[in-house]
Amino acid sequence: MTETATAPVSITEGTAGSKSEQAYQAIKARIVEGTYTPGYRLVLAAIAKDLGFSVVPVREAIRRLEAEGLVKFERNVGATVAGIDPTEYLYTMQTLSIVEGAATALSAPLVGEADIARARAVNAEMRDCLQHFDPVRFTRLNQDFHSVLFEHCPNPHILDLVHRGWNRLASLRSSTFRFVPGRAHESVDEHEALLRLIESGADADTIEKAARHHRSATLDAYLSQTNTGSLSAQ
Amino acid sequence: MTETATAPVSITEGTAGSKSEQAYQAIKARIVEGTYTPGYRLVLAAIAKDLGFSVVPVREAIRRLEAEGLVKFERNVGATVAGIDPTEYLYTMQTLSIVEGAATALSAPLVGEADIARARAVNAEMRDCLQHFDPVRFTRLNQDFHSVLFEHCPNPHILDLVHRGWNRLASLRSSTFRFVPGRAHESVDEHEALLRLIESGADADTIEKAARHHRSATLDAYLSQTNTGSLSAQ
DNA sequence: AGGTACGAAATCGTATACGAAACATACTGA
DNA sequence: TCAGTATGTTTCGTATACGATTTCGTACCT
Repeated sequence: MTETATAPVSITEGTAGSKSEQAYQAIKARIVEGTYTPGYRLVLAAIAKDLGFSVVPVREAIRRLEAEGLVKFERNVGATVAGIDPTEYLYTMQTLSIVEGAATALSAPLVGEADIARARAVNAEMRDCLQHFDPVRFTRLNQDFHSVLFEHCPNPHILDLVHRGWNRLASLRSSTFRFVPGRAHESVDEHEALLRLIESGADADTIEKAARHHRSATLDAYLSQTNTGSLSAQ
Repeated sequence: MTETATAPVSITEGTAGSKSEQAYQAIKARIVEGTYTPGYRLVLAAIAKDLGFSVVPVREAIRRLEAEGLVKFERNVGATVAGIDPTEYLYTMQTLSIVEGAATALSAPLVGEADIARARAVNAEMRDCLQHFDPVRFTRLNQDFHSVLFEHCPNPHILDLVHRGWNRLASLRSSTFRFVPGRAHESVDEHEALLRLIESGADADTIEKAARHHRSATLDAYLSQTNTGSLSAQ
């Protein structure tokens, strides 16, 4: 469950194996793992030659990535890896706080004891991680933790939105907690609080608020660090 | 502002004029206006010939529509206009209730007196409409009303999600209130209440809840009519 | 009569090819 | 020297062509 997030539900299963799909996966992987850094120019012909097939599937793959916000595209000019403009980061995090909050709340009643235990284990690892702090590892564990909580969400649309949000952040996954190391400690505590809420069968609204604020608190920490202005009028 | 909702923000402006874009608009229009009914088979070659250009742009257009959920696609088989499975309707409405609620709340502080007046005018028309009830007209006015309230949302991502939601529902726009005519009356009243909240500068959370419940109430009305089971555990 | 195997038609997926737009550069004229 | 224009290169957009896959109808066997 550490792998690079699930594919959008909107794409039909049977699509696997098609070259478009392969191209999509390949390019996405390179963006996420950092081979293609933000601003990098994605030249169709080049990628096609590199991957070994023609430009048509590559083109389609890039359009899909565009729809997900991972690349920016300009007609007759080309595609570039979407940089993470601080503003973009802010928008994405805010959106994620909303949909992830909702997903977590909806999924809460379906989270069993086993899941809770698993989440708690992950959180323990995170607490360990606080000693010799490794932002990359910490951020990955953070995703694992939250995945357990929202993955049972019965509404596939919402779940898909959550996945997309995480994906967009993936490019700067490594850096999130590097910028706000102080936030890491609180984060672990809030995780435990969130688990308690779910265990005790708190009502959906309470859980939603908790999950949402947990995320927007991280956002605010980031903002006050880079003083870009705040959004949390909520 | 009665036109068929805005294009997703994710697509760059300059794309206009390209045949892909034209194809996209054309096909979408036909789906929304009902020329292509749910289940209709979208054959690439046929559409291409009909529109006057080759299959490549058409293909791309269809993939975009797939990403928006307007068509279903199966590899090596083809695309069909996405039917509105009651379950799908339910998922979409629930998602919309969440994102639209958030968008409305975020946009509230930016809604001026002129906007309020405009919204109130639309709502008055809706009230009029209650006499000799015309579901199609009523539902369109309903979209106009809500557009005024969420269109100022400063977060383009969220706004985009709202637009997508409305788009998916567009296919059965005409029928929404046909199924639950009784709901129309309450709806108008809730609109006025919502306006009062915004006018009085109520806090974001209150507005969000009101907007969300306004929508999920419509959903529930629909569900109790078709007894498909409820989702509003919130 | 029912079911299976085979074959033809329909449709999609991808490669290749060419025209069009955008960008960079060099050149001309003041 | 500098502005403005012309030219060349890069890269995209779309058309056409062909191979691959699925689907459906028909004939055959049991």
